[in-house]
Amino acid sequence: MEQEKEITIYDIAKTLNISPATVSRGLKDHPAISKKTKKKINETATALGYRSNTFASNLRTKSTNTIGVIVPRLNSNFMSSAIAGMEKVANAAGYNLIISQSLETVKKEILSANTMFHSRVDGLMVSLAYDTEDISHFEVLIKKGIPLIFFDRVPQHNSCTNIVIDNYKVAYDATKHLIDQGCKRIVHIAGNLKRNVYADRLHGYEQALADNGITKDADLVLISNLNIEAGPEATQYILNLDPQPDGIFAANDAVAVGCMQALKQAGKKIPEDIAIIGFNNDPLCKVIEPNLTTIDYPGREMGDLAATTLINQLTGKGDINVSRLVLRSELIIRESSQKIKS
Amino acid sequence: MEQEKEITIYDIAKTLNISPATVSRGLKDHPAISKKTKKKINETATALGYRSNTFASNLRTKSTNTIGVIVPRLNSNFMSSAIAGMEKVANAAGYNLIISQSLETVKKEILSANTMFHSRVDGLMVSLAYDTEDISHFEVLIKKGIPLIFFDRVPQHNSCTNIVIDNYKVAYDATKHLIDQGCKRIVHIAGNLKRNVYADRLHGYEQALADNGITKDADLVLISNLNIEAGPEATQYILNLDPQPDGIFAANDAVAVGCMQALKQAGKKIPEDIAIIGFNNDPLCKVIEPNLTTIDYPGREMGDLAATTLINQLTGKGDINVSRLVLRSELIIRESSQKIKS
DNA sequence: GTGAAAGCGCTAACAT
DNA sequence: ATGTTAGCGCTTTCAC
Repeated sequence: MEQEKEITIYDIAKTLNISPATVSRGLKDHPAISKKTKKKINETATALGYRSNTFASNLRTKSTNTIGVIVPRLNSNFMSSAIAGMEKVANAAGYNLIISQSLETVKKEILSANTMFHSRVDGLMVSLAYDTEDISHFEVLIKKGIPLIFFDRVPQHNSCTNIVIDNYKVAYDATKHLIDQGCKRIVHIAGNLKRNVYADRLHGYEQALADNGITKDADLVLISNLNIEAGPEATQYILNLDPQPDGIFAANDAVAVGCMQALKQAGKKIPEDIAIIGFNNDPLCKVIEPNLTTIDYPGREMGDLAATTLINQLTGKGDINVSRLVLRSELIIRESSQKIKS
Repeated sequence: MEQEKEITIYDIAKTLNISPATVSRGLKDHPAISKKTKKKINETATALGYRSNTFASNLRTKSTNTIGVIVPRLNSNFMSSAIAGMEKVANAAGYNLIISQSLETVKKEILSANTMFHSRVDGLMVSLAYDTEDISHFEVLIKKGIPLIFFDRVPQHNSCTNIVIDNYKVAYDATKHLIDQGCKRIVHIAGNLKRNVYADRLHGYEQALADNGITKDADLVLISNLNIEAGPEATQYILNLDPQPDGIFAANDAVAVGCMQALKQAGKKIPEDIAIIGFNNDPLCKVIEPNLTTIDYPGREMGDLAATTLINQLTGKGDINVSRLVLRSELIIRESSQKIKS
């Protein structure tokens, strides 16, 4: 089981009595090499068990064909779909992916950014951690001219391409839907407002209330870490409100589900006593009873688009001036919000 | 925004009037370099904006400090926990992770294995795709002496380290629990029996039946792809059985949940009419009603252990002869299986 | 259409 | 404790 010596282009060159340069060209399908020579080269390459040495090549060409990805967590349906989309596009274009989880902390995000920098990724796709305030840790990459794309959770002000959905609009639609169902006191469970996604969802909620003559009540907005475990706590807060609210719009499905469980345990009927809407269209929505109304969030498409855009920037193709791409997404109405049976 | 010239150890050497070798050593915290010189080196390195060139280093040392991971999918609680565990251990030891999803097909798994090979990973951790039959695509890596570790879904016969739980035993326990609850006709929803995890679970189920005087009935075992979408189909099959079964042991939580939904829709009471047990302890279990009895599957620990073992093999430390590691796991009893209230 | 040769940035054996 | 030197495997300019 001892590892045999690595085969290099020199070995191929020697067996064929040609120069290493020709081998290098032949392997890369260089036009100036004759078909016959190319064929011979490829044959002996496989015969000898040659594998290209990426490092030598990278060292020469100064490009790595590697794309970095930094995400808060992998274990959501949205994220793993997004990454599947990225992988497909990246692989098809001959790029590799290095994936890293920030586990929702800036600290780990900074470490990851540095690792990516030192790994000399050709480009980077990022969705921010829960508590990232400034994005100076990405400056080194930007300064070196490494294309950076933010998706989903994007920074407030930045010069990079952002790929998002219209959080404001769908939040508006969700809130409006609750109002249409007769809700008058609607709670919004928000995430950290430093994150665009949560800030925009809050604004959509507020605007929908305003447009429908419902006075804003600061007590009805609570900030949560949006875990399923945060549900009971949020519910406790909600149950202590007086008068009781009749609708909830949560900034993600996990906390919505956590709430529903706690509310049901407290004897509340959903949607009769209180209607509820989540966000993301996680598989959970169709398991909880009643099924949860939510916002469809197209993970795979977003990943696909992010990677495509990035690769276009790398290769200089396509619309490289686009600074913001907004994907379509929409409200999916299920039982948890339908007070009025249709 | 134009990228300035890359700083190399030669630039640092020149500014300090020392040799590049000293700089290289200083940066690596080599013991033979004086504290003072090291400090100077590190200072000018940051001042100049130096970043190490991994490729040059890899080219020299012939090691990449990169570990590959190939998994069926990322979007299960189990997998992303496992990967989080791996990342933590790997990063702490100075390794990077390249992660790839086989999306449950051998075809993609083969591609991924090749990519890993050409990326010259120092080691590889693999959980097999649903339909992988032989593992010859990993031979190239094995031949080159690249340590390979299988976890969770491991091949039947192989010379690599396997990290697993005792699927047989916990399946036995789960089935025994159903029997203790009074179940006489227990269905097992199995996965592809080429996968150790599903074959072992089936055997545990069968042995528990045998040990308790219940005659085996081939009609009660069905093979499923174990998606939540497979639940209704499996349920249809179950509802057509005569006499009706009174217990189900499913090889994962997703299909168990899918079944529960369909059973409830068909008017079956759980656990009164039919008790049910899943596998994995996915967060879903605590959302479905009644809460699903399942097997706890320690993802994070498994990832941690896999990475630790691999890195030990790479560095030559630790027990490198271990060929099989079995993690503790156990039955978690919830409402879905308790016919007898305790 | 093919070859010669230099050099990418780093490391490590050897020398001092 | 530090310096000299050769070379990892590949690409590419220039030459023929």
